[in-house]
Amino acid sequence: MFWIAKANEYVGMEVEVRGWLYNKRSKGKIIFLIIRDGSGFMQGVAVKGKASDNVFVLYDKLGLESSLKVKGIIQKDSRAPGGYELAISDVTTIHLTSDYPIQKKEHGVAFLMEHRHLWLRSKKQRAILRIRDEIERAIIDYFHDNGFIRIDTPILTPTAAEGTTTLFCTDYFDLGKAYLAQTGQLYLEAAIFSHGLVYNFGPTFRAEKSKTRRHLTEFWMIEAEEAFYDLDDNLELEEDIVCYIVKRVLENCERELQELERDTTHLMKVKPPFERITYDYAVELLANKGFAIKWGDDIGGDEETAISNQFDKPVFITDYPKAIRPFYMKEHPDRPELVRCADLLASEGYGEIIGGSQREDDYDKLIAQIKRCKLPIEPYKWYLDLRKYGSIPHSGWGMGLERVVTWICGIHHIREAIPLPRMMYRLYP
RNA sequence: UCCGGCGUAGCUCAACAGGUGGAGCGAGUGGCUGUUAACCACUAGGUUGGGGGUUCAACUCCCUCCGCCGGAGCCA
Repeated sequence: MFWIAKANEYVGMEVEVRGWLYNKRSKGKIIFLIIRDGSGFMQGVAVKGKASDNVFVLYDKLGLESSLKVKGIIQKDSRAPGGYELAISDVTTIHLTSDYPIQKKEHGVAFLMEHRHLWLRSKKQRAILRIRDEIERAIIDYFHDNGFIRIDTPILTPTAAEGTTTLFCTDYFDLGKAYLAQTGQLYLEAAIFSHGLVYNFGPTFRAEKSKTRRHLTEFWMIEAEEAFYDLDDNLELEEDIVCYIVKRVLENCERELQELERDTTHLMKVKPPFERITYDYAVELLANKGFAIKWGDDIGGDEETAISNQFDKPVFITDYPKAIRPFYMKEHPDRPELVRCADLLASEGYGEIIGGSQREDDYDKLIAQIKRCKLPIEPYKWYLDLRKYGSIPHSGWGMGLERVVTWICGIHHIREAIPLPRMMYRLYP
């Protein structure tokens, strides 16, 4: 079967291109049809007298996105986008279309989101989702090349794993309520006692009423959990995988990055080591820049942007106050008011892409933490067992796939980083 | 959820100290042998988001509902 992506192997040969009409132009006795077949785009040229007259009769009826079979000979031609074009001999229709809603011009966000199922066909969206695919493959390759085992954690869960964010709720037979998972972390922690190094990769749900360019209610998260890793080991791993992902995209998605007009200067600098600054220092830095932040406050979106703009690579912020972090993070050995955690901020002001920490491995301290966060002990009994039977130091982190895609693609809003986004005000299409 | 903004032709927008609406693109018709969101000419297309109010008169002002956009908090 012929695919446009392999056109270079068919120069001089007659082929049948099957695809959709992306655009068309006519000069009267010469017409141009731009066909896309999923693998790529190709310009077909029909000249009066050479191509079948049928093509010229059909031309007027061909609405954009009509599906077609186009016969012709592949030719090298510098005037054609892509370098190859099709000298058309004949065209047959599979399905005629009229009034395709999306035009080759600017549209508003609301209109495009309403037509997301069709918008996916456009060049830019296609490039983004191809880069997303490369990122997903890079992640899976990285873990398997480095001794990690994939552990698929449940999506229906009995309680809030972190107890902090709002969850989507559903009825669960006679057992009461079930919640859509906001993280698989606690389950991954159980798995390290069996496999040492583990990861998961799946959809995550947060019923937060967030309305920003960085939030989705359904997003894909990669989480890793590592036995015997302290925070420094954890950061080295995060740094390494982020660099690997960026390298893979730069190597394999040159065309897509070009389509997005992505300036890759910053991406090419994404190599270890990343700068590590403490929360203490970050607060000081922000205060000096005029932000109204004091020690103990969380670092907001604008503040993250300000910090990441200080560095030309992603940057870690470590050791946050215990009071503003979840219960499972390990207390700092020298300063009990802090926990051994770190967020990774992407460069170019894209904000947090990874959150991680060393985990509290002391049974009594963990219980104290659960109580401090005013969470019930009962649902965490199984989790506490992990500190009773061969407890070890360990660490882990979670990376938001769409945030990484948004950053690497250099796009403005996270909604374009996932095929069909789910947001506070959007459940359709 | 809170704060701010916007709903006018299929799409993107214009018109407004209140005097019954225009353009580009798209669509239709005709023309053109190398176009790159082609171009040129002509044609059609609107109870100005819904409801209520003020007024001689409302796209324009007020109230309300709906939809969407941007931002905040929360987080990946």
